[in-house]
Amino acid sequence: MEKKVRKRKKATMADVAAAVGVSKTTVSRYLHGDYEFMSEETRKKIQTVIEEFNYRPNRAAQNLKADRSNCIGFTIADIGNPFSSLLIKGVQAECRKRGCQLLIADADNSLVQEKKNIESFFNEQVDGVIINSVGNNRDYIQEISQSEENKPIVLLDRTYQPIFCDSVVSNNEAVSIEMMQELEKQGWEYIVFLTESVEGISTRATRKETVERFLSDNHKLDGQIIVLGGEKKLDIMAKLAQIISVHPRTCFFANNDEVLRRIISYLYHMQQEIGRDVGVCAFADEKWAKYSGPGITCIEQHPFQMGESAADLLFQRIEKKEKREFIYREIKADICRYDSTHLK
Amino acid sequence: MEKKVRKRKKATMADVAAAVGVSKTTVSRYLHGDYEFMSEETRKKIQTVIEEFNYRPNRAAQNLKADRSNCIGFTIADIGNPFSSLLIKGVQAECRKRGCQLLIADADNSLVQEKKNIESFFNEQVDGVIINSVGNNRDYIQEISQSEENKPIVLLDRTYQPIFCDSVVSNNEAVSIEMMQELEKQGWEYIVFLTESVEGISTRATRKETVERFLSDNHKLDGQIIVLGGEKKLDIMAKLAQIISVHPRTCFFANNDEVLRRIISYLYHMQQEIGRDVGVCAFADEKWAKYSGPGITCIEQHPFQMGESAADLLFQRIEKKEKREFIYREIKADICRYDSTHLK
DNA sequence: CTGTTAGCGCCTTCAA
DNA sequence: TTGAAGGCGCTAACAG
Repeated sequence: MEKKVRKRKKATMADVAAAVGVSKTTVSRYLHGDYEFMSEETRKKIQTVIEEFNYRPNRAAQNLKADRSNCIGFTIADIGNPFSSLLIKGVQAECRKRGCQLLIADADNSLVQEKKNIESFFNEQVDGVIINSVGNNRDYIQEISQSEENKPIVLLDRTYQPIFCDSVVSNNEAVSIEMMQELEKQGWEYIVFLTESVEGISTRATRKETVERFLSDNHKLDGQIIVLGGEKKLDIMAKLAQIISVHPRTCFFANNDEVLRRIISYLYHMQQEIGRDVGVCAFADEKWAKYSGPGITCIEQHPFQMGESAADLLFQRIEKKEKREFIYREIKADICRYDSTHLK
Repeated sequence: MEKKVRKRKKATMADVAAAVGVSKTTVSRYLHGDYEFMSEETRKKIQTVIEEFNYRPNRAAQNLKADRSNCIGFTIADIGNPFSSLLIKGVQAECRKRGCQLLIADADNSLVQEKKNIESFFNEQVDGVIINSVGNNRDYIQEISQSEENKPIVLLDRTYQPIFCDSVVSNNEAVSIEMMQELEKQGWEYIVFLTESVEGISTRATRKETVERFLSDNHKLDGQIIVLGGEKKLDIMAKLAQIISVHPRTCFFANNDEVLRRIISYLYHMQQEIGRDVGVCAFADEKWAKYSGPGITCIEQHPFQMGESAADLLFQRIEKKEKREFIYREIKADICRYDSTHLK
């Protein structure tokens, strides 16, 4: 009698089979849509009982058999960022198509945490991992990409060269050049490219280097790079003021949203009017940029599409076992023009 | 001979046991730290072999036995939002403490998607679910919270009254009142509270109603509520301009970040200087608000802490099976003062 | 058209 | 201090 009371557990496949008066195999086939050789009657009965019991197959058991978890892991450098959110949405869209679950872990810009995230994904036997790296983690990632039962890995947005696994990024170099050309055409004469440390972070480094190269190759357009560190707000403002006073037609170019916000704030307090006294443009989220001041010209990447693309590559690797070359995929970014770079 | 080539599979517990020359039981005990009755020698050997094989216990198998997935699900109304990101960080912090994985699904502000998310979590046999609801989903959530093998559910930030499961929210009412009192003390005379539709969304509705009540109870402070819908930008600006012209010392109060951005943009184009001509304050992210214009006074909630708290409640339910009253926990929000409400 | 059966990798009771 | 064995829920090959 104690047997009977077994803690109101979930219905199992055996329960369903018993209730229908059929074997587990048949129920299993039903679940997988193998109706071909099944009597209409059996099918309906099974359907009824499943609903009645609110039966759901046990994933753990399925996974155990299949030797696959139907889960992928996604570690994100810093989730508190509209860009990252959209990466997630993209990855998730692709996961839903495949009926795969998504394990997400934020690395909080910490290298140590990123490693822990990845480690924990593998402990969880995910089928693959997407990495939006915090940077400077090349060696570790390369090592696991080879040792770890060759579970597939895809790098997203931030990559490591030369590539050792599939990677999806924006066309940072091309679009940076395009932006610079456009600024030149608009009549700006001095470009100040502002960025946080680019050390070990591919996206930032690529953009910075591209701008640097452009400035040194181009005799009409002059400018400089400023790498923001822990300086005092007032010191930076003084520096910017000095630049503006020497160079008329200065346009500031921010390497990301965060830097853009700071520039806007500095200029506000310096009482410089954007779009008239100075220009501003940025790698930034368009939805946000268009509401700022006169509207800030920005380079809008396509994080959603990047996420989808990365997940797609990952699933290809998971499914087809044949080895193929690593894919390096660039997603085109777009320039969204607003008044902040419209020189009057 | 074909047996031997079995696809380079992962090492299993049996492999480890065989290599050490011991039984699976012993290895299992080792994994669980049951060293008490184990010879030092055996322990070391096992340790060596595990490292050598890079062995990791198979989660699916463990879960199958334990009848628990060590996963919780978290569905988020809209992940593209700094507030949501911090909720995630909080939930995740708590998950890490417990060695539990986090399944995240974005609902993209869609009621249908939210239901799918939850459904899919249960298919995955998560141990519990945290819901940051898109709103208007009371009936569905209440139903599953009772039917679904009484797997615990916690509502986060947005809740439904009367409560039918644990809930964690900000002290929206109290802090709204505090903000209003402060605006009054600062000398503002007319308050315009701007919000998107509050229909079915507890947080927004609570704040709106609180402000409304405050305005009608208070004879010194006057004001109005504006619910933003699909109006034209120019129409809204005209309306705001009209209000400002009639009421000196008007302060705008935005119900969230998004609304705040719009207000700032409108005022910019209306050439109204924030902090002098008009006041602005908002329920918004402080990191962002302080960079806007003169710095925007904002009500900073504590999403990280809220996330932690929600996860904590969930784990309590998962672990202790005893039923207890549902907990409704309010996390205090803080007012961060900047120049936008400093009347000169 | 349907059932039997032998595991998947791990945990746990019982026995030694 | 260690091992043997049954079973968690499901799948798939094989046998009717």
